[in-house]
Amino acid sequence: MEEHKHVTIYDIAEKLNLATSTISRALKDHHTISDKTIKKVKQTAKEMGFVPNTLAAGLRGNKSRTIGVLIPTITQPFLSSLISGIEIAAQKSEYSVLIMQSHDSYETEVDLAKSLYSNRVSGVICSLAMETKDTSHFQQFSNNNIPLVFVDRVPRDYDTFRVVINNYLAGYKATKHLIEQGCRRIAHLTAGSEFGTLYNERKRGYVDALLEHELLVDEDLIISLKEMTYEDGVKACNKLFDLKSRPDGLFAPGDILAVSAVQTAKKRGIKIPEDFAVIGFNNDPISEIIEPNISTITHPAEKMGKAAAELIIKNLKSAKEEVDAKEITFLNTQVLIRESSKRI
Amino acid sequence: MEEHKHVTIYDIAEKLNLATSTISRALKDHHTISDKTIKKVKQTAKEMGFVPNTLAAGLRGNKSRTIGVLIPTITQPFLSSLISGIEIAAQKSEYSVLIMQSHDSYETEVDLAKSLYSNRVSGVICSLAMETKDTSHFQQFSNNNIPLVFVDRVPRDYDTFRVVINNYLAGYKATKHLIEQGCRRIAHLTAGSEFGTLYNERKRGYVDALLEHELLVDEDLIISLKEMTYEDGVKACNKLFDLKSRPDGLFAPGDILAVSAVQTAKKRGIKIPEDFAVIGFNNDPISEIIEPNISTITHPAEKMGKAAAELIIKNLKSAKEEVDAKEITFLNTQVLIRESSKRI
DNA sequence: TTGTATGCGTTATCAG
DNA sequence: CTGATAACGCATACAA
Repeated sequence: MEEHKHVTIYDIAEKLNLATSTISRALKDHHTISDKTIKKVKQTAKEMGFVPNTLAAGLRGNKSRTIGVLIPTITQPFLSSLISGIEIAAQKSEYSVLIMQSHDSYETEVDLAKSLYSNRVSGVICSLAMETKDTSHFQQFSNNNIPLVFVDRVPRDYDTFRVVINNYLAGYKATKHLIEQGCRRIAHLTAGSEFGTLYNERKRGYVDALLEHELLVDEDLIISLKEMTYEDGVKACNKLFDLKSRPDGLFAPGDILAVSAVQTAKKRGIKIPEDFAVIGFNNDPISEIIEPNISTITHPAEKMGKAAAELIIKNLKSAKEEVDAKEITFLNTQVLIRESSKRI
Repeated sequence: MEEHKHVTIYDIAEKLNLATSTISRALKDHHTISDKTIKKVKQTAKEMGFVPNTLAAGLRGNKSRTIGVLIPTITQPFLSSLISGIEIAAQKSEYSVLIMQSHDSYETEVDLAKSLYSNRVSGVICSLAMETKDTSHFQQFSNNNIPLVFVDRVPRDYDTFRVVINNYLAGYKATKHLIEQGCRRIAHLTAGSEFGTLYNERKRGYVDALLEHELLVDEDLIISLKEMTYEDGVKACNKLFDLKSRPDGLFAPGDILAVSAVQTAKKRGIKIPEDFAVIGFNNDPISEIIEPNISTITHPAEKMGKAAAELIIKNLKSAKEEVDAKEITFLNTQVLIRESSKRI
């Protein structure tokens, strides 16, 4: 129990017989302050154990040097990598990161958006909840010039920043890869509302790859899931394997689903990749551990996080009347070929 | 581009011809305000789109309703679950969560601690960086009555809250389980500085279980790792398997290490669990996917997060002159027996 | 180069 | 039950 009162610039000013404004400026290397004073101020600040109060600074300047992150959940490998990227970029520029989980609930997302606004975050990075079909709760940011970046699960129409991969192309590439390996009846799992674009785009790529190779698009082979969970994946795969005319390949838009497919197939004695080739999505750690290890689409999660954070920080710096056309950042995906789909 | 200025209680006061203090109180259902006024105020607040400014409130009251979380990294399953638990508990009590990653660097941890303090967080939850051997950078919290909870990787001596599992007992139980399965030469991987207690405790449990069953504690079978990574695990296991007198079991204090052991063994044609039984730690998702799936110690990560957050929130409420003896919360672990160690 | 004065939005204290 | 006012710590416009 030492000092119990916070040291303020006022305390420093008193000790040095200077004005608080001088202290404030000196601490930020303002050019109108003499080097000598700057040095002296910083020195005593350290001696007195001064730590700036960001709340006060934030209130004054109406910005908090904080980036708000609103995502479904942080326990998915993809999303925790995303956050990690955000945090690294933020830390570099001395921003803090406020994290909130919507748990895929629309209502929670609305509440949390308000809470972020309440915290006067400098910018917001969001990946939408599955349930979300309306984005009016983000208008409060747009209306107040708070940069807003949607990542991964982005809304169909909203004029703001986006950091995404080309899901269409990724779906196309994944499917094409299976075709090249000799698959002719390729199944696909999909999910989500029609509002988000993510899974729709992957499916569109899948369909186009089939068409381009003059393969039948069989609706029986396309199953729409409620949730992207292991359990739902198992159910769907069992349905697929029960089909009279079984698929010989699967493009799963997530590695957990690919894992469920591989395990379900193994349980039924279906050989992978000979009888059934599988490709997943995301390159989750699990995909390279399971046997056979799973081909996948690499998803640059951490890079996306960094890009999103940098977009906000950059935008905050220039803070001018920005143009209305918002940047869309596409990051690259790649087909990572592993055992589960390597037939040739 | 609608309204560009934030609505404040002052705006509401003006519109309603009331004092700002009345508005402030009405908004928080203060008992000295008439129900009629409360209703009216809340109504117009909503109409005008009022959102409280937590920075101002925080500055005024010198607390921000924010919990600071300082951990090595968020991408480990255990830690992302921990954060998830923290966030859920915080959300319930309308706290926000500020996340920072030390990346196991002492220096970064020191900087970030200052940054949390600068943000005037209401409380701090920390799991120490591997490098950390000194905790004086946490004194700023203790000195200012900011509740501080160490989780999982806790310092040896620091009189503050802790949320931990009984690592000694868990190590003991894991080892005992292997002994009961017939193992006689059980290897162990360990790690970390002597400063933290976590791995030391697990090792202590391991040693005691051996002694209790009159088994030799063979230093050749205990390997200390620099990092708890897959690669280091593989190296260590190869060393173990090269031993003249090979181990017949392994207690790995982390599932990634157990995975590396299983895979290294398989590559060498060593049968699991017959020739080599393995038990891991944490119950990471991967442990139940890999084949053979891996026995492990369940680590209640999310519960620990919740407990830590609740400890802070509870403590903040009572905010009296608290006793100096700080609570230690132990959460339960269990041996989860799967294929990798089931011999009988 | 430094100082003075004021306000950011809220809440607590003290009056009425 | 409600109002006036000060204060939280900092940063800026304006003065000197």
